[in-house]
Amino acid sequence: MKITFWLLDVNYEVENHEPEVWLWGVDTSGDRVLVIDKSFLTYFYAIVKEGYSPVKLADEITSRRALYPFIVKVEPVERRFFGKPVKALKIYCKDPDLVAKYAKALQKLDGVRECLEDDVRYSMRYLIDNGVVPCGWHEVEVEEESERRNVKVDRVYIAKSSPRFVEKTEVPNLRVLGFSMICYGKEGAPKPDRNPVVIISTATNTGEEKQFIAGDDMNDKPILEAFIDYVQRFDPDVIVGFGVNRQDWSYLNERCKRLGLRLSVDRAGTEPHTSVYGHVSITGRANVDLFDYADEFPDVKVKTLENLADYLGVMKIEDRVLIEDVEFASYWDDREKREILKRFSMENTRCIMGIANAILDFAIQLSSLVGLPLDHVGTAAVGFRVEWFLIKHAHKIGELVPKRVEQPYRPYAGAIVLSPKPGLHENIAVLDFASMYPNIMIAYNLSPDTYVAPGEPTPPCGVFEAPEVRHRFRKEPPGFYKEVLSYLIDVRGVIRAKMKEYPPDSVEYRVLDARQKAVKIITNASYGYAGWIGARWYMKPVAEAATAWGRHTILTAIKMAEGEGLTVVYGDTDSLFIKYDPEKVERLAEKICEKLGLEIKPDKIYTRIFFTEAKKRYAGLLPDGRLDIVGLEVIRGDWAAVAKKVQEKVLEVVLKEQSPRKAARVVKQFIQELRQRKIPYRDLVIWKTLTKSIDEYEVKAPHVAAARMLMEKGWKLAMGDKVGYVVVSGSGRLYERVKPYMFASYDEVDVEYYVTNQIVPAAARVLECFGITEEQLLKAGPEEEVTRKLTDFFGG
DNA sequence: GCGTTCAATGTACCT
DNA sequence: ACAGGTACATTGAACGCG
Repeated sequence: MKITFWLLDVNYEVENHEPEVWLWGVDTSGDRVLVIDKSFLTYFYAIVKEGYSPVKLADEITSRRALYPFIVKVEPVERRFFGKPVKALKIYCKDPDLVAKYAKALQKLDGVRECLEDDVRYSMRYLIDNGVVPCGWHEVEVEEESERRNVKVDRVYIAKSSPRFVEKTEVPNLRVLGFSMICYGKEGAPKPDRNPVVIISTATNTGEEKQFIAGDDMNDKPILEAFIDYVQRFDPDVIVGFGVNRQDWSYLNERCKRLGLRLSVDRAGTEPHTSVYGHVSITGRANVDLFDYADEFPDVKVKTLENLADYLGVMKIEDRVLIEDVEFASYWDDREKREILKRFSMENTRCIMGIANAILDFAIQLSSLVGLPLDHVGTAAVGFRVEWFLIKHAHKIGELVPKRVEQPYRPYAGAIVLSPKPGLHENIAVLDFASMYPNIMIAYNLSPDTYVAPGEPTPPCGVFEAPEVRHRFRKEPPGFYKEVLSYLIDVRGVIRAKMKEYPPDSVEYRVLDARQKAVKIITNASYGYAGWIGARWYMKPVAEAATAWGRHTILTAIKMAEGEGLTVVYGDTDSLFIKYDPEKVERLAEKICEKLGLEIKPDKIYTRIFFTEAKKRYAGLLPDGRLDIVGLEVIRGDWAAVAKKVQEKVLEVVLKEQSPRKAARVVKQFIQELRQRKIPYRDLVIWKTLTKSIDEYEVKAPHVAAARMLMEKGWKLAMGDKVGYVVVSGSGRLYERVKPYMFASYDEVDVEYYVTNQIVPAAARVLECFGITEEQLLKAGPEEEVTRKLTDFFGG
């Protein structure tokens, strides 16, 4: 019989050297199925050295059967490696777990240049070779399994054919379960060996909400049991949480171990286990940590659940009562406040469900595009997402996958940034090259496999030679990157055209939009990938040639603009800011496209724009009255909110009312309010990331001092964590006067620091262009003088 | 001994 | 653990003064 199923998760089992691939999915009737494929024979490659006979080498390996008992076949094949034809042996191995070992041994054999692809996991090998796509539909010939397997699905099948991918946009109705938990710990971060889980809140996409709450004795065994039981009864396909890969799952695992429970929440009777890229795998389900997608929202500076939910419109922060981790214990201990804590926990899970609703489509599309299972794809860094997409394509064209080798870091020149003309400008059009680097890579066939090294003869097809750096690339045939990028750009166009056929609020539109976003991300990351020393297909000349052509492109465009009599006031990498003249700008765009073969088009028009003397920092007023603020403190996450708010207001007044003097008055008013401590405390918190582990720091930085204080109190902090601190009164260096924000009170705050080192610099950054100095901002304004006189008089 | 200067360190941004 | 280009705050050692 034949079934069609959507692939949710994949794992493999090896017993007595017999491997099985387990494909977990949902079929067209909505049944949960497990398809077991026992037929896939894995392999790796050995590249044969020049001058050696592949056949002889193959025979030699076969004759040593005793040494490699699970090698079942050795096949001489023709492949490409970095575009160059190579002779290789395809060595089939019955037991996937022995591949790495055999490859290592055969590497030493005389005549073997290098073993390749032994580092591709069996399950990934299976997906790639069979064209099986995670989060995609497949047809497969199966037989129902008679033997009772201890798995939690409606049907178990044995595959009688390889699954065949079927193009279908729709996503089956998945059961989604979200959860979050509260642990009780009196000091610092709770530890699973001492501190119980007191609340677990769950919610499902069928609208069911549940809480598992410990009693006064805080015995969490019953609630953990009830939670596990509930997960099994609801039987979710997707489990979502926030920060679960790093925290919740390991905490639950250890807690259960301690209490003599099995955390069996999967479909195969195993426990959650950490796997590739640090994701926690729950067999048969997709465990999705929404925290892993927080990087997709760069506007959210501090990646907390409540900030993300607020940003995505799931739950506004002002509608919430937020409870800090430090306060959990005291809230629990107080009968009345415990109710607030319960609500807080439930709201967290609601936020998780809301965020999941906003992100899951994208995660699913990303998974099917790059070919990594849904639970891995989020934890895989951008470089690895690109790489898996490339590996899929490499297999199709017979290009062998290079080993990841340690490369020395060699910097190279990047893009051009023009110095802006400071001050205010009216009517400025921004021209942008569309996907500049990907299109340059396509136009000049930049690719690891088309590179012609110095000393190599020019091929008959001719070469493209990059300006300045003189790297050469064959014009023909189309390189690896060119093919991949052309496909991505085309497919995005197709998706965007298809989107127009659906109303924006339809499911189809949402899915297509998620897909085009996924495609865009992979496209835009490909240049960076090419120049990343960690990339399997790293090749500096490729990246270096791309930027060289980029510089040539923008410089040519600038010259042409000036030739048209247009004034360029700023530009960065692939954009030109031009004094707007509709006809001339239109003509210019056409001429540039014609001359360079790269599309450039007007992106937006600012009715007014403000530049400081610095590059990469400006603010523009759009025709609809909105402000675009770029690079300035307003959009930086490491400035106190009070300074950001003041600067934003200043920019608004300057751009809309063109009144720097009024802006200065606003600044003074803010300063006054701050001195009276009328500004909310949270607006004084400064957030900074720990970019390394704490003892690697060479200088004493404020946020590191704050981090140390947190750690002394039992907090766990790691690289990448954000530390929020305030500056308090006292003497000495700044780093001696900071406290984690939750340890300080408003009275301790050094208000003058915020005046002189936050508000005034942020405001002066803008106002100094109009002749208003820091001193003037600090000088008491007329209004304030009045207040002071009154205060003096009344002795306040 | 003390204030000033400046390179180094560190973070976060832009495209 | 995608790239290079850029701004800016703070530290801490060197420097200059007397």
